[in-house]
Amino acid sequence: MVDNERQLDSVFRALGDPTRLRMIEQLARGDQTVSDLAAPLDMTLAGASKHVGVLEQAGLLTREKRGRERICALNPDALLAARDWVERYSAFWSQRLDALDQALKEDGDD
Amino acid sequence: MVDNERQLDSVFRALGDPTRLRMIEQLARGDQTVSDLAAPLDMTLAGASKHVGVLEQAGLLTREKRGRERICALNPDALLAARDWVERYSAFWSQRLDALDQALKEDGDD
DNA sequence: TTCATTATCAACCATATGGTTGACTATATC
DNA sequence: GATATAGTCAACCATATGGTTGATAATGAA
Repeated sequence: MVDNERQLDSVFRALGDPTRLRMIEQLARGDQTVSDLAAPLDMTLAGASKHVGVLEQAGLLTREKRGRERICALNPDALLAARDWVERYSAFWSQRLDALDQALKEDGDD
Repeated sequence: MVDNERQLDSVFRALGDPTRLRMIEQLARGDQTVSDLAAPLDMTLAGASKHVGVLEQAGLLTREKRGRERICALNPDALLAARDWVERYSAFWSQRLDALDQALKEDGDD
């Protein structure tokens, strides 16, 4: 839990590429081989494999061997960590509106 | 709404750096000048200013002139867009569990 | 065995990124 | 006016990143 912060930026960096974003979206529809993930992309298989490696490194997916294929599956943990962070800091807005509200009330009492 | 996808990876890329992640966290505690944001960092002001530029470009903050300072404020829109995406794809896990549940039930009826 | 398919790896290339320094603008203060 | 402060900009540098090609390994199919 403590080093959540440390891995967070690698998760965001992994998501910070349109190709990899597409891969995650495709994986949400079910497990895929590396070739499956590469198919819709205008890119060599080796290139796609490197992207899969980045996502795996960031903990966003797992890759396991089955015959001569590698089955990729989303790993929810990393995505959940990202969700928690974004959740917390996107909530700041309503928090600050609440604070403003409070301030106005107290100002009204003045 | 349509080009949400297109800007999403620039938001994630902007968040994919520990320095900028810290800046966002600091901004959640209130508006800050560029110098404020730079202060805790082991970096020149110019360097910090570039990071602020990246965050601004991604739509994560706004920068406006006040005297000789620039006041930085979080812009919730980009963060909310990121939240929506992460929300949707981190929900995949429970969705798939539901699907599995459904499949098992239907298999039982077989 | 032989050939095809799936995937990785290493080497390489062009460009992007994170950082610096130095010059500059604009505002504030003396 | 002179000087200090806040910030940006341009140029530069080292490294990271996204992509390629070619070789290789491992499995599947003939």
